[in-house]
Amino acid sequence: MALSKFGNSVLAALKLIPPGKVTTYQEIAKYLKRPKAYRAVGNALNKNSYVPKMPCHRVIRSNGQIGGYAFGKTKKIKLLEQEKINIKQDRIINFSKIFLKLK
DNA sequence: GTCGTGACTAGCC
DNA sequence: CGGCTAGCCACGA
Repeated sequence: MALSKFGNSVLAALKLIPPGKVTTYQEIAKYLKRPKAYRAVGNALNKNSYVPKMPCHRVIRSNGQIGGYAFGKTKKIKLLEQEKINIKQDRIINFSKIFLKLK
């Protein structure tokens, strides 16, 4: 399925995130030269939520919360914990430590 | 071309 | 700390 140019860029940013690290919608938006398009970023991911080819579960909110996930935030939390990321009540514990700053 | 929607964010109370 | 509001962007109908 073909993605929009914007969506493709979002996936590209996603691939830059190594295991055990996470980033925020805002960082991706900035990386795409559109710091205020964080909404569009989430929108793009939601519409392309298929398969682990894109680690969308490594993208969280700027306040450290999980945010959402097409397969359910519970699933997202499980995947994150699998990456050694500690989560408590939909919130990342060591958020600042695993946060990956793009560009 | 316009409207509604959403995995968001920052500000204010 | 928690809840509400307004602003922002891309996409589909």
